[in-house]
Amino acid sequence: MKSEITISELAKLMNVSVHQIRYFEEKGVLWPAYTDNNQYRMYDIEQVYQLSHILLLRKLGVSVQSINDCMTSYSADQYRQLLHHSLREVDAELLRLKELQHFIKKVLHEQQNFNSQSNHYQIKRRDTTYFARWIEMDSHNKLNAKLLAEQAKRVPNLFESDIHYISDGSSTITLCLETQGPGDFSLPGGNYLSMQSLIHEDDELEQMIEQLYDYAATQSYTITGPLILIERSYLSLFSKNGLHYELQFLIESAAKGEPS
DNA sequence: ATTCTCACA
DNA sequence: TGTGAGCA
Repeated sequence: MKSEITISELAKLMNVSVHQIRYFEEKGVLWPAYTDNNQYRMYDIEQVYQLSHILLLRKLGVSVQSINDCMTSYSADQYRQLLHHSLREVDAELLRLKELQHFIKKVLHEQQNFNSQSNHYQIKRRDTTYFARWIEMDSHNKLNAKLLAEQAKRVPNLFESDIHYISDGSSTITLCLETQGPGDFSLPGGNYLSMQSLIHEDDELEQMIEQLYDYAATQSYTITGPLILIERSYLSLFSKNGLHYELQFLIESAAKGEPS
């Protein structure tokens, strides 16, 4: 009985395709022990070891061409370096996935939050938050693609963030993105009157703002900060023809009878 | 069942 | 860097 195996047996043994084994041969990294009279490639235990090494190096991101060099000339130390490099890549990928996981959780949470609280007025407690200035815009201008394209370098994955439109009453609106540490400026912590809703037409937004001011008046809230409009465009996944906005401003409650 | 080649992502 | 189809 022969000790060698055919290409399909080797393929099954190593969980790869027959094609792939021949491809490795074409690239000069794995040769059969010998070729049988019928032109069939025959492989022995030595090729099994070799193939497992090749597959490991492929997993580490080494190209088939480089595998040639590796297996013929690499020192133990060079392999250590290679492994270290590969480890860093895996760490980076892991970080990428963690961030994606975090984003998915955030979207789920925000969507839940929106369903339960849309079109209700609320008081929200906010800690001090920091922002980076992104675009300065005139209040009657609309955000357009050109404007975005000119600024695109400054922010990756644009519509996965909460975009804050901050209006201090003057004619310019500042578009901002929240930052973790101190950025261009900050909003003070405190109680914010808040309302969120789904907007289909531009004028609905104006109405929404008016409604919130009216409500604040009836409740005798004193507005002490700028108007903050938060756009969560990723939530439009759930309701195709609208944009999700939250409106906020800092209030002092006159009803609580604070001195002066 | 295996080989080769070619087109295709 | 492979895969799938068609052929001998």
